[in-house]
Amino acid sequence: MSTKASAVSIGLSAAIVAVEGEMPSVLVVSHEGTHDALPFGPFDPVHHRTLEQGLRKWVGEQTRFDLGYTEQLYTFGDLGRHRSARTMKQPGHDAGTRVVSVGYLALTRRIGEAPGTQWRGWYHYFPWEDWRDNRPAMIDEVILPALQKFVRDAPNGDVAERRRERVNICFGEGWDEERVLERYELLYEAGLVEEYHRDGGQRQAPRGAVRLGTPMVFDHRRILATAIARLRGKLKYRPVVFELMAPTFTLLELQRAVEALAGLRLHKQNFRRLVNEQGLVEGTGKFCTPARGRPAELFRFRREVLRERPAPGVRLSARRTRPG
Amino acid sequence: MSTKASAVSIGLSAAIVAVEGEMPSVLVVSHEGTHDALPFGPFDPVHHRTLEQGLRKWVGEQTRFDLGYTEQLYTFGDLGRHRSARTMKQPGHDAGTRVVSVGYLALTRRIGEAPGTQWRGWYHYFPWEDWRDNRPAMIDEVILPALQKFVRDAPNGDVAERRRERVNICFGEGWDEERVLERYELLYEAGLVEEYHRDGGQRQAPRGAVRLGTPMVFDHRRILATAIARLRGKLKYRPVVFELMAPTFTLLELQRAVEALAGLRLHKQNFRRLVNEQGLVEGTGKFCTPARGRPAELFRFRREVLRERPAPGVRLSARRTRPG
DNA sequence: CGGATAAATACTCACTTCGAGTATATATCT
DNA sequence: AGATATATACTCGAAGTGAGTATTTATCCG
Repeated sequence: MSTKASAVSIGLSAAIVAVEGEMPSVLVVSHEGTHDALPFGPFDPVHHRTLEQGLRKWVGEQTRFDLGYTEQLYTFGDLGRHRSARTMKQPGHDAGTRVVSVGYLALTRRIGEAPGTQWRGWYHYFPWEDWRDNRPAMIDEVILPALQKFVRDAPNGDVAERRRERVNICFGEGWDEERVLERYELLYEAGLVEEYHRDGGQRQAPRGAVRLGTPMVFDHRRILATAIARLRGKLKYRPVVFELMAPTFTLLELQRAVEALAGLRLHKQNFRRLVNEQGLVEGTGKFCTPARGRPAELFRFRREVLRERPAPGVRLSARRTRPG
Repeated sequence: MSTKASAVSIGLSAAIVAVEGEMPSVLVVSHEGTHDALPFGPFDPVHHRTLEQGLRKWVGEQTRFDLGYTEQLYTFGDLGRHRSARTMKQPGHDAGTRVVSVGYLALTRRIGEAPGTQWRGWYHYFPWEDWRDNRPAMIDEVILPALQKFVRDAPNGDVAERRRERVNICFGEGWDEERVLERYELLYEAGLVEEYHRDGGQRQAPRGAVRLGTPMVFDHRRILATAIARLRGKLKYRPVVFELMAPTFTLLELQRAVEALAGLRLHKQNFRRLVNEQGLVEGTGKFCTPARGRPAELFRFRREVLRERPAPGVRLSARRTRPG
């Protein structure tokens, strides 16, 4: 029982999400000569009373952002998944110290960039997650063939069977938009994202290797995958979209935001019915002046619903057919 | 940016849950002269590759348990919520080190006790959470009056209003069985659980103070509250109950297990319909021999549903009226 | 000005799910 | 044999959901 607690340090990272138009974006810190990173920093047990407070402080310093809604996602401590392509100086983290990282999701509607940070559409990192136009072609053209090879390369039939099942759940019949993390982890294990090779100690992925999406530093893409998964789930049972909307908005704007986050197209009429009947919004009597069609009424979020009990979200009734 | 990462250590705790008959239980370690604790230990960055692996190792040593289903719950790092009534020796944690604890939920059907551990019904710690017989009398007799005082004692009207709202959401009209953590936190802040006074540095709660439920060491009751909340939520959309059931069971046994966990009574006929139509179980053709009425068929979990895609759970259609 | 076009908004309809209950079957106990 | 207890089957109405059609109100373009 004499386990001397060796050097551990706690990293706090935040996936700060906003929606601009139809693009869900995440705030990234671009360090010179290395990949994108989420805003992060070490937890300082002397100055921070809680983990979340530590996070807010760090983020405030790095991005001049005041976080609004935040939510803890997950704590990762895997050995070997916290390396960088080049040695990246992480303030307060000595080399050799084991880093355990606590990921957070934050939602904001403020769209400003501090120096050194930038908003980037999250589908850069997960291009296979955007099904708004269509099932992304890369799934059939690149991902499934590569995963089938992954299944074939299994050391034995048992492993192959389990791999086949995972492939089927992640990319097979019936798309579950919430399984973002599961899909990323599968692609990671199959060696289809750059982080896999980097964590394995190679400077560069093998020639001709599939490298899906834009990589990130450390395990930040994993954290982002967790964030997207959580947000897509939460949309349905809590009114969180409104954290991302301007004070007033048209119902189509609201729908576009939900679609952007969920990566799906929704049935317009049913979406309106839902949002109305659940009392999530109320009309302002004002109207927008669109370029083309009939002006849409501007709505606002009914804050009271937060007080009413179960506090529903927007159920996503996806559209299976073409617009009608 | 020269934040020297000071001493942090990571504690891993597990709420290991089983159901015996109609009692949901949690495995606790009883230390002499102090309160119950969840099995826990420090994360050792040298020997543990992942957090979960560290947990399994610790739990194995302390309880001789092989964890099956496990799930990470939350990471708490609040200053001052990691004290004990008496100074409790925590292996590997030097006094003065800041402890960040990562809580886990584990489900098991094995009912054996290692020396120094014991199964204890979780409603000992949360007596207000068991609504199976009735709305617990203590809510109206003790909790609400005390919380109303908490509202009255607010420093100003704004705080009072927010407190009133929380009280209403937690204990007001319409019981949401998932808000276990929210309720515990409210009771904590209102000073109605012993941990509040202990964390405040008092050896003993003031004379005549309300002390609801059985206290636990450190923040373990908070972790347990998180575990119950998560499990109650997950029941509804993932087939997790079956992790707690024997290989075969009657539908009533299954229902009793769900009721025990959810703290609610369910409508029997609808429960059967649901579980059947969702294909969660299949009959074995064998029957049990009850003391009283007609023998019930023994069912088994259809493991295939884990492979079928969305993998549903048991929706809880509560019974609002008396049995019929 | 007047039809094409685009979007907002309203309404319909069949189908499923869900809560609540009645009805019937098969045991044991006395 | 009847009381009692439990299992299991079936019914019915209310609400929710998916998919569409219909109508209204704007602009654009000739």
